[in-house]
Amino acid sequence: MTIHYTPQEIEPKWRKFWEEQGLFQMKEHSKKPKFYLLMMFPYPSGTLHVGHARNYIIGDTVHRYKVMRGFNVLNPMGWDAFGLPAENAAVKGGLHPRVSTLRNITRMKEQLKEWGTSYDWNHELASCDPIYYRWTQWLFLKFYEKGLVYKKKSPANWCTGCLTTIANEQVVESAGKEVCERCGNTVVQKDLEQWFFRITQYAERLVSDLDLLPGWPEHVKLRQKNWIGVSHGSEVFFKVAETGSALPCFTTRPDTLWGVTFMSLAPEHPIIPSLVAGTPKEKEVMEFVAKNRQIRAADRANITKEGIFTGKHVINPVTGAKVELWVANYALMEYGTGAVMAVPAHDQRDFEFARKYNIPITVVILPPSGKLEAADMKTAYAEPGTLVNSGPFSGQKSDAAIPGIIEYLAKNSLGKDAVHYRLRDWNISRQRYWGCPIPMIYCDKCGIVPVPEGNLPVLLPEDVEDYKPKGKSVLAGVPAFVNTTCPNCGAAATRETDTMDTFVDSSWYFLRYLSPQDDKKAIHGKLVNKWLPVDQYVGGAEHATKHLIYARFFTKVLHDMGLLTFNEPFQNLFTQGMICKESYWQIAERRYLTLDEYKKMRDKLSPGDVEIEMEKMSKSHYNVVSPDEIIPKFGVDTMRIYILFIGPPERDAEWSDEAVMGAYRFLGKFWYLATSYHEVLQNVKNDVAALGELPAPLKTVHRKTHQTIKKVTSDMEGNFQFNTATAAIMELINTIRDYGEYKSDAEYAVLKEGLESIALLLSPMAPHISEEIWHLLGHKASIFQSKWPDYDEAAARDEEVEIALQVNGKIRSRITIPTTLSKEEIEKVALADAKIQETLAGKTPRKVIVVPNNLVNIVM
RNA sequence: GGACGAGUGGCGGAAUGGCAGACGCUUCGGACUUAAAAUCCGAUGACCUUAACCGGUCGUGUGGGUUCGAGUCCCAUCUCGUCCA
Repeated sequence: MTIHYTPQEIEPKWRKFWEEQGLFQMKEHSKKPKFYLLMMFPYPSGTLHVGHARNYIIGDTVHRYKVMRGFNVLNPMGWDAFGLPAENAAVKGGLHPRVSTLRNITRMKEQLKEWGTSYDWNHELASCDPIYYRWTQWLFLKFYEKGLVYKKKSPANWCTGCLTTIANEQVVESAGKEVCERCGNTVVQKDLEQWFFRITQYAERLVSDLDLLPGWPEHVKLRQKNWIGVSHGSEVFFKVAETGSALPCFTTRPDTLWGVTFMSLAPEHPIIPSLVAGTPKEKEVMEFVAKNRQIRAADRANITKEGIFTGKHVINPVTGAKVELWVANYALMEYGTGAVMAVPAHDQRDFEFARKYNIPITVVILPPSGKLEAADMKTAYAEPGTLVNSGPFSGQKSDAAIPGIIEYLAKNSLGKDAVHYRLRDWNISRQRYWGCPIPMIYCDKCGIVPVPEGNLPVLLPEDVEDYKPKGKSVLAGVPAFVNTTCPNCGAAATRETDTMDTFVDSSWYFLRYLSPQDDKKAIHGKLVNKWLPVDQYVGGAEHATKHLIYARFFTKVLHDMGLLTFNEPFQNLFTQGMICKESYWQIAERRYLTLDEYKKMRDKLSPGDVEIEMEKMSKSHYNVVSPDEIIPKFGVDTMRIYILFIGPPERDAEWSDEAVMGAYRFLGKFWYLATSYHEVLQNVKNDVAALGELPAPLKTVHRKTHQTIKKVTSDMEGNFQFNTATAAIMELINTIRDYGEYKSDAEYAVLKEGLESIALLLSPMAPHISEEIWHLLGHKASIFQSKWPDYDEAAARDEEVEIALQVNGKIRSRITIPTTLSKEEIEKVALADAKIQETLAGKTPRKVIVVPNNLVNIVM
């Protein structure tokens, strides 16, 4: 046996062993309690770096721990395998997306296996597989039957790079511009016929049911709440004075209704062209509209408020007053009805706009001072106060009057209750090839006809030559796909050529893991309702407002359809932080440098030439660390331990190449101790209790062992504190080593207990070395068939403890006392201490506070 | 502008309101070695004091507050990050 730790020689052996034993596969018939552990399934992008590895290693550690804790664990893995990168690669390189995707899956699966993860591959699935997407299509049809799918022409986010529409959630801001989160190209607005999921119908429940999820991080719930953005208010029925046409308007402040002095329309408002058609204002107004439609909503909040009078007026339904109708760049079509009733006295944006264009300001709410003159106002008064000039409501408190006003509007048919959501219906149409085809047919006679269930799947045609997007799906250029017959009347018809947003695929995969190969139905009700909700979901926080809302939406719909007995898919959610590393941004050339490039030019650089920043690992930043640089040198266990030790797992972490050595040294120490003694220890009984009273130094080792079991157990049960768990095991190893040489039977027994405990505690995190040492110590079965160790409370207790003696909160002395002393005894010993006597100088303390086993504070 | 999160040694980070800096990295010194690497041992917050030991003061972004006692709780404020405008 080599004393030097060479992980490469032992690691492959144990991976093979575990696979053969099938230790980590879910057992269908088992009396053990179930535990469904789920990782967010990855997009098969190719090679994974250590930043990705964090997610899988955290998950695998939980998996192995739960197995040792006696659970029947289901921990499957699959592939979110449709999506743009594969198609973009096909456009560039000509390789079919299916081929590159399958190749990437193979490669990633090899990597995952190399890292010692123990997924149950019997349940593997890939969303691009017809046996999967057939059921994605089936779900689409079910949603359609339930009226949760509709088609409409609407302005959509159009990515100028990907040449497809994307959801609001996929639009991000960069340098003040709206860009695509995938490719970084500009996003513009384009009117298109799109398919939508009516997710807003579930908005209220998606918010209120967050209360059912105590096992979710607060920040994720809060983000969902803000994203959905429920606001209760009223829709007020304004009318255009000149034409009489209705112009409803949403407001959360019906109490300010009597102070409306104009109305603003969003530039996109559909009524505008007809309003100004043939009037002298037409040209001006339409130019203003055209100009502002170029600017995305999020930007408009920041730019100077501008507007243009339409020449028309609206009637305020409560006062009958005729006020000017404007088009304004700060009014958003996405908000409410796209029409803003403007109350400049009590809304800051309206105030600024009114001042700029000399529109009258009417005060209808007085502050507590009782004085507010429109002419003197510098800002709007948006707080509650006393209503004035408000018809029947004058004199009431403005906030208290709101319910009465809403009732008044309803009774007189001037308005109604309304709820507005920030969340929009989910646009799922994508004009791309590599996605799930939308199973719809267009017939000249019958209109839109769903593909009959029996004809599913609508297969994605394979023999495509030209992947270049042309603003229409590639599928539109495949006649064999497009041309079909109407399932209703049999006449020639055409297929929908858009494919679905890949977030549809990922909204139900966790249900399909229970029966991935089932060709009879989408979901195996019995198994799904037994195994779900997921006990622990692990993934990135970046999905807080996307995948995690969509998956909850799907679950609720399927629940309402009677397919699921549960309402929420994920009981507990853990979001791990990203791993970051320095990147080098060369300012003048506006590009990232590789580390080598940076090192070469470092001497020639002056400060300010290169910006060094900690950034999320990414290929384009040249700051990725590949596991292939770590594993051949240090082994898989070292990589796992370092990734778990790097910091609190829910927070972002900074990668340090040097610190990896620390993890390697730690495992090396364990290895050295175990291999030095394993032969003699094989026949030693691990029964320290039978030894009676131990000599003090040996007792220290025994005590530390039990303290460590206690600490590591609470860290594993807590919020995944693998970093402090690892630190505790490092302390134990140091204690065992510092004892010196082990020679007697008693010493061997204590040593064996210590080493076996380390093996057990470390096994979820560093499984290979733990399994090897477990066997070196004489065990025949896998360490993962062992129980997680218990600790002996009595053995873990310290006999003596050093406490601090403070006078007025300042430490004046330290003494070591037995832990069995009572408060009174501790106080006596403390006051008798020589240094304390000196500090007291004969005076009597006012008060003495004793914190047992901790400190004594003497207050003078 | 709003919401949330975070500010602790040279660095990553530990600390149920109770001795700040566990554990790891780095650096320095030593052992081993022909030498180096690896490994092992020791030191490593700042300042003051001392020949040396001993000893002392300060210290968790900043300013206040609560408390016998605050990194931790409260108020204010600054900086950074994320999300939403």
